[in-house]
Amino acid sequence: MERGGSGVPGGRRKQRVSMADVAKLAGVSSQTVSRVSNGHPGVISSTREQVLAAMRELGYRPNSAARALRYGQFNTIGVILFSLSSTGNSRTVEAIATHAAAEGYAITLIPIDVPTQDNVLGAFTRMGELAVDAVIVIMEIHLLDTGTVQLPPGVHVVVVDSDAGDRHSVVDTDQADGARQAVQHLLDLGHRTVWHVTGPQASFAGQRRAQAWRAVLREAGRPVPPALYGDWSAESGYAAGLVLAEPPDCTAVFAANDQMALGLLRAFHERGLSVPYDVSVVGFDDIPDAAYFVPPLTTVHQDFAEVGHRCVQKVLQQIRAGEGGRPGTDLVPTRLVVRGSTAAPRG
Amino acid sequence: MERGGSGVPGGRRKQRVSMADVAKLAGVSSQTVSRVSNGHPGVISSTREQVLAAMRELGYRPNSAARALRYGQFNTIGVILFSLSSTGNSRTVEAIATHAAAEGYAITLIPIDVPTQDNVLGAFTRMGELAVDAVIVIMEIHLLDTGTVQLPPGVHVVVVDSDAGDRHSVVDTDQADGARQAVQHLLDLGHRTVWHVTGPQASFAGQRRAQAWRAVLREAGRPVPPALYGDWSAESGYAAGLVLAEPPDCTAVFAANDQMALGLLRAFHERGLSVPYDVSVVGFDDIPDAAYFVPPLTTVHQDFAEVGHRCVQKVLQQIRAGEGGRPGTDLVPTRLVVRGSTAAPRG
DNA sequence: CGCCGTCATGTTTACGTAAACATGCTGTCA
DNA sequence: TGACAGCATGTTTACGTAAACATGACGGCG
Repeated sequence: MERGGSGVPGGRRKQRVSMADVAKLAGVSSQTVSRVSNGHPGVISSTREQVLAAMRELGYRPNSAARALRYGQFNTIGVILFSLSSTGNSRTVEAIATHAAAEGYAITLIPIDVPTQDNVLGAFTRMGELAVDAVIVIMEIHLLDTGTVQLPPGVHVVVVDSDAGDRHSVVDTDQADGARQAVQHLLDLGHRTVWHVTGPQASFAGQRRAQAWRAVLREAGRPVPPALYGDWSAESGYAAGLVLAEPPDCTAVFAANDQMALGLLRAFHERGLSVPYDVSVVGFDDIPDAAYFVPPLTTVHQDFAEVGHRCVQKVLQQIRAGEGGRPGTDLVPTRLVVRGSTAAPRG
Repeated sequence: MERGGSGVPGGRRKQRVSMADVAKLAGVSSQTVSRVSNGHPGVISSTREQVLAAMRELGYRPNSAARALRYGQFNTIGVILFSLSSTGNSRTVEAIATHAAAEGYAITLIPIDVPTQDNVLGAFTRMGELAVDAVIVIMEIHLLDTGTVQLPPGVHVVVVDSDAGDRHSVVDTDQADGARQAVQHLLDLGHRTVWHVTGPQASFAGQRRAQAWRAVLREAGRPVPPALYGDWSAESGYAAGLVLAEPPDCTAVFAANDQMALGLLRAFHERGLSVPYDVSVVGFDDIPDAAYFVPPLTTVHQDFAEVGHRCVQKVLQQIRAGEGGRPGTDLVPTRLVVRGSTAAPRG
């Protein structure tokens, strides 16, 4: 009854239980409460018990704003991203959150719903005011370069999915190597060449996969068919599939992600083309469902958990060293997972 | 050169730029800086310009810990969840983050990697110390009831995916109605009865879908086949599909989510059963890929964005009213999306 | 012409915590 | 036995911000 602060209309926001309250009840100074609260030595056990009892009775919980103010840090890492919808992003964020929690850090999410210059700029501006010790940016970094948008100076930062390794500390999966493995696998099976359904043109991940695809074909002296442009969605993969199902005969396709590969599978199925006997399909990501597509999808596995883990490691390193991140790119290996959607061409 | 604080080894963490620094440079008091910073009236424009210039020169950014301490709130909402891997959770979190950002609130993620009592307890304990004004819990709430685990008193909270509506403020999709629509659709097509692949037994969402399935069959006077137990994964759906492909003849299956439905599709395909002509399949969730399964999946659409939106609304309402949430359940409608995986039974 | 209201700006204080320093008591050793 | 080390605990202070209150100058009106 006495803690009716919340209901007072028009009144100031009533304080929650503070150290002083606990101290008064326990009959000690607030500094002793602080010592008990932080497990410092030098408090005799009888006193400690009194304090703990008082804490329990009042339901004391430390005020982290005051702590943060005192210590000059928040034990929080900010994560800026466009979307949680993609498998990759949500898995990466999950890994970041888990590893950060293990180190005593919380995660603050700063979503950017529409990737306009203004919104990105706004996010970074807010970022500076936000209660975070460091930032992990999961996005196409080139958006940062095209305008006045830039990371606030003096903020520890790690970037995912970008080629900004010359200016920032970057963690990414080895997209190029994964794409190479995918295309090489198809060539090794005996396909004359390999078609490609790309990701969005603004995406660096998509760009790198397409570059590697082109490079492998060139190195092998194979003809390079025109790329089909997708946007990561199954729908765009389906549309590409309808095109590829027509002559000139395509026997192998490398899709820049698994969802577009799914769209391809449906389009080929509708057109009466058998995968893998008429056309081989390789995806990218290895989403959990890929093994249960019809047929099970050969794809490039990305270890998002590891990406998240390394992001946290790097960012904590920066915080602890008190220095900005060394520019450079940290690549997590990718590997091809061969399933039922690829085979030697007919004939 | 003079701001070399970060590099001093062993030294105290150097302060960043504070209001006092800006005030000194601008030749005003820190209170005037505060007024400019917060856009208060009563600062003559020439003074304001001076202050703004000083802010720019020093790269001043407000310290949110001090702000939070002053105001007694953090403008942050905590989100406790088990996993971001499921479509539903990641979409809900994304919507929460977006709507919260629009209201000036940030989102702090508190993941629980393994749902043991200890970990849940730990999360809630940390919660109390965390810099949040309210909490949204996305998880199977019954884990909270089985032991000593409970939400810290005095914390504003909204729960998702739970039947705790008698004690907490709950937002959820209308699982029961969605399941009813799915089963009724299959009966309307002329199927004699409908089989069901469940979610994990610990899941309330799964339980409610199964209950509704049973209820519709009973009301229609149809035989209720034994449930097949799944765990949301495509793999478990595949295993169930292999069982269902054997006699006694099953002509219609309702899977408790789309991934398990995907597993069913593959199992039936492998066994030479045609979907929908031999067997009809309905899923639940309406993940973006579902429209591109082979065949396109009939499924129950859940509006996760709306769930996230309402969570934020409710939680802000609690914060602003300064009161605990009214217990009660807020249901977001679900709707059946009919695609190609359902048809009338043969014969 | 003088009083007072208005307005821009400065000063004081409190938010909750914890480091640094101060106090006072106990026991030990020269 | 007296000075001092060691230890439990208390007091002071600072972290950065902003509300509340104080100050002082200027102008309008009786």
